[in-house]
Amino acid sequence: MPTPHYGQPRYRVIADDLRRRIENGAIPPGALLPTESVLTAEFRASRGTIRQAIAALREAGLVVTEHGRGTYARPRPPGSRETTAPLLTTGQREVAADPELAALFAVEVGTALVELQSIEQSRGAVEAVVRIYRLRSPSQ
Amino acid sequence: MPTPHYGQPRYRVIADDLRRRIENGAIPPGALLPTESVLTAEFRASRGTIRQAIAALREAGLVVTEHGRGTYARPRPPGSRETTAPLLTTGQREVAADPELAALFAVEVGTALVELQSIEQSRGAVEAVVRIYRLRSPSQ
DNA sequence: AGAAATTTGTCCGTATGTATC
DNA sequence: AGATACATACGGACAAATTTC
Repeated sequence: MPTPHYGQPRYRVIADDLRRRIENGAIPPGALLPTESVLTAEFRASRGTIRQAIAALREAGLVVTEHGRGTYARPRPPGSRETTAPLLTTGQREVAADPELAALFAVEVGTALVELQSIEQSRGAVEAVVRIYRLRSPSQ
Repeated sequence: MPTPHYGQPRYRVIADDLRRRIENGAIPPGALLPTESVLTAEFRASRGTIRQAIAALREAGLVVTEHGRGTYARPRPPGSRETTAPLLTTGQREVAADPELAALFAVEVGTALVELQSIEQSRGAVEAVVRIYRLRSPSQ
């Protein structure tokens, strides 16, 4: 189903959607917008179209994009050290078992465990961080 | 040589090639794939095309990529949780935010967080330990 | 401990071919 | 035919995480 642009052009519909999110706080000031590739998936639009939408927002002064970094919702003056909560789900890593984990898994303290971390978000804020620990693959 | 994609797109040809290497063991499980720059040289394709190929493998669950590290051949299906075993809540307590949690919640290191811990059991053995962290009071 | 090199992540700009309205 | 959108591909640049020296 490509290219039904009866009323408005696609890029304008997308730009309006994003503008709404910024104005109602779904994307708080200073926060990073989803990346172009994420928006591409979400809107099922090509990168060129996404870029056209973001360019419209930029021209309207609603966002600022930094080369190599991303696009921010109406940036704030310098001095606000607000760490942009990493959109990166740190995924999986190895950690050493603390005493409690070691007891639960019945292994020695320091044994390598796999930690999977995920983040529960709501309205751009991190609501909860979930960490799941497992023994390393028994099948290898 | 820009953009002759008559038959298959290049990124898919490259993805298929890499998938074959993984499936026939040329790239064993857990091993690092060649770096993007190496693949760029090998396939004489641009980095974007290489990344597109790797993204296809990632979406297929064949590889996992870590920032600054590299791309691994299926080290462990990360997102797939069978969730057959029920979780037993084993406790709730307050902990101080470590640097990573502090960054995620946008609070200072040491801020009190609530930690809920539960375990997933199967035939008496602990399969996984789940720790959920939340802010003690609503931040707004 | 700190600097440099590696490697992936993201963005920019551009170009070409294809398909649809 | 023209405008819009999509898919693919290239090259260059800065950012950030990791590793190495």
